[in-house]
Amino acid sequence: MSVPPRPTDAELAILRVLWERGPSTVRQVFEVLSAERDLAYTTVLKMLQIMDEKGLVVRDGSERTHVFRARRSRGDTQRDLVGDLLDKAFGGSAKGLVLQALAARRTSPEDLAEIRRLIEQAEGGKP
Amino acid sequence: MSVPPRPTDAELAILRVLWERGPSTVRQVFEVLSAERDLAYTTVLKMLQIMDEKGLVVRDGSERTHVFRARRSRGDTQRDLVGDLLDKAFGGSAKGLVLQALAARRTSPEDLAEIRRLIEQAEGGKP
DNA sequence: AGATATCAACGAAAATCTTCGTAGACAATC
DNA sequence: GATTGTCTACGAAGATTTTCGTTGATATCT
Repeated sequence: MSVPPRPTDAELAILRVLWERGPSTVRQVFEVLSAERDLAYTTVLKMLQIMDEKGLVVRDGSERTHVFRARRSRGDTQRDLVGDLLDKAFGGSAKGLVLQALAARRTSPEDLAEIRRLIEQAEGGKP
Repeated sequence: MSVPPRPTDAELAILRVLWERGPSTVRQVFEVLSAERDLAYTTVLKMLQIMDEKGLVVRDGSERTHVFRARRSRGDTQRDLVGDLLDKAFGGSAKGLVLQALAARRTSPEDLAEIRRLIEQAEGGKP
């Protein structure tokens, strides 16, 4: 289980909470998610059990109330997800994906400038 | 059914064939996909029937051998998928997604330059 | 015409994903 | 110590996705 599987949509919602809050209990995750949509405490619990088996989260069971944390960083997971989408829908072309990303959301001039700087840096990086 | 649902992974594989080949029969799609992985003819057929019900493809049944085509363009679908990923894993930040896209695949200098040109064009567009 | 091949339709199995109710362990409170 | 509350574990239902075998219709070949 060196590399865990790609998280599903519901799993991603839980990982989002763990990334933002840091290591959390079932109840803490439940509090955040139940504020957004309607779901039961045991749903989050079961989800975290499954994610533990899959290796998506790490469980600290030293206390009675277990604490879970994301096994992979948000950045690493994002990279996997993008790579997956790149293969499945863009024929591996990062150019196409960037184009559609800019088309999907109106990006602020500040962000555009920052993205441009990133690209320039990648270009001049180490050829 | 103005806007069809987001295609699943298997559906996306079929759409990829339809986008590349243009309108195709079940057998033509099957030929392409069975070269990549092991699957049965009727799997593709059933898939296309479901995708027809979902509105992902359009069926021409005027001949005995039906012809299917993608209902939405590759670009439109790509935009939806990217928008979806943007919301679910990037908090809507196109900047983060672009960064990870470049990290996920080594992008050629030519493509980098082209992406930079696209950004510059978006920046200088209409301020 | 009869045998063979190709096709769409259908049902259903297998796999995966998502959800929650119930039960038992343990802690806190009265 | 009995009641009440919180926790994990478990099982299972419901939904969705993915797969394929079987059937009957239609075309093609000999």
